[in-house]
Amino acid sequence: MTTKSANARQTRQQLIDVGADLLCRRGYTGFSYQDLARELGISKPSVHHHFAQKADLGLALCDWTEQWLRDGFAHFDQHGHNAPDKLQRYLRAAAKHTFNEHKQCPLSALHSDLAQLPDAMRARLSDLSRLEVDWVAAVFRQGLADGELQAPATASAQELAQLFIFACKGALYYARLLGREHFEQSMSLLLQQWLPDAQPAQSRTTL
Amino acid sequence: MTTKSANARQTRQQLIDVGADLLCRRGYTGFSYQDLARELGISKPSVHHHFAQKADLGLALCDWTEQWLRDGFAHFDQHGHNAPDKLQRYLRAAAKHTFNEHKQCPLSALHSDLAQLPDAMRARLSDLSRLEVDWVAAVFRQGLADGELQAPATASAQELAQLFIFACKGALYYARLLGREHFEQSMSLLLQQWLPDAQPAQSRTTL
DNA sequence: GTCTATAGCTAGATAGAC
DNA sequence: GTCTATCTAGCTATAGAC
Repeated sequence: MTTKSANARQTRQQLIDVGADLLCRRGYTGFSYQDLARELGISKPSVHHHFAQKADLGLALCDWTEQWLRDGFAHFDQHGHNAPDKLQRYLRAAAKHTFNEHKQCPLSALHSDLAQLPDAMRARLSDLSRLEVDWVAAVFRQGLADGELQAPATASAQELAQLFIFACKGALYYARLLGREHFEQSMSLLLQQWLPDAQPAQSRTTL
Repeated sequence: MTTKSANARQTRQQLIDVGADLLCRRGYTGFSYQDLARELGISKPSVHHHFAQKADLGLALCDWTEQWLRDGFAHFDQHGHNAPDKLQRYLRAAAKHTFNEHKQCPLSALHSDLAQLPDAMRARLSDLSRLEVDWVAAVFRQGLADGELQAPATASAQELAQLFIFACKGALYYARLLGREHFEQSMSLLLQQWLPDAQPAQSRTTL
């Protein structure tokens, strides 16, 4: 790092930032070094200077994704009043990303291209998926302990977290075509059952 | 149709069959006319003779997918004893497809490549997604009416069906990396709550 | 660190012979 | 209906000058 000039670091960082945006919009196989070069106003070989192989950029994008996840989780932890509020903030952020900005989350984008990813990236994506599950599981653990969430005694926080994430990601995939309301209906229905003191006659929770 | 020879129909059908297999294994952008030609032992232009543009083959694969869905649903309807059994058969088929045959369902494969699909295919995929939701919704409607399934009165059969499908598809995406047991745990947990006469001390339903 | 030039490959697609 | 040959365009990647 200390051997690299400020310019190099800046260009490298710009490549990662633009690459992350393209990853979320078009997927890993959906953008090329040509796209990056055009976006930054440099040539293709200059991109190769910073990331010799596309897989090198891919791994850097995995690092970027890890930081993106950690930043998001820290934000939800800081601003969320309790476990249900944290989950709702997670869902609102996902909806904004998908329907307002027309992007996939980087994890879903990478999962979509799974068959074409080099092994190193697959291993990294596996770790990132676990990282996401772990944060949601911690929220469930806290919520169950505090009585803000309720669930069958046979269900672990990790199992609840996985169901929550899988439903969210699947709903985002389908709702891109079926419409935002299908995402919101499904996730409200799922969350509803985990909220204590459910009033049957009441209208459902809004995200 | 009557103007085409038996050979032409056969080759065309073989292209669709091989194309469907490749679609499920590598996605729509993940296979080429070269792959199809190699698989059938013919040349690339011969493939173009049957499907001038790749989008033409893509639409034929959407037709194939519709039939694949209808056949599957008919099978589950015929052999399933009741609503929960039909849903479990659906899940078992999905698990077999994913973990034994290492394929995605054609719908998930198409959703993965959504950004690169021509408009006509997107419209078709939208219809196919609704077709899938409609069948699962019908199963829920039947199950709720027969008392084989239970759910909050505020939840419609369609909403339940969508949550079921979205969770299933998301779980399949993640479980390819995290392991089959994560799919089975999540879907058992989801189904469990919709089964009446839940015995809290009992071990969970197996798929 | 960036460039021009180019390699080698693959993609989707077409012309025209048989 | 299938072929050989070819086109244009895109891709990842490299050589080597400045």
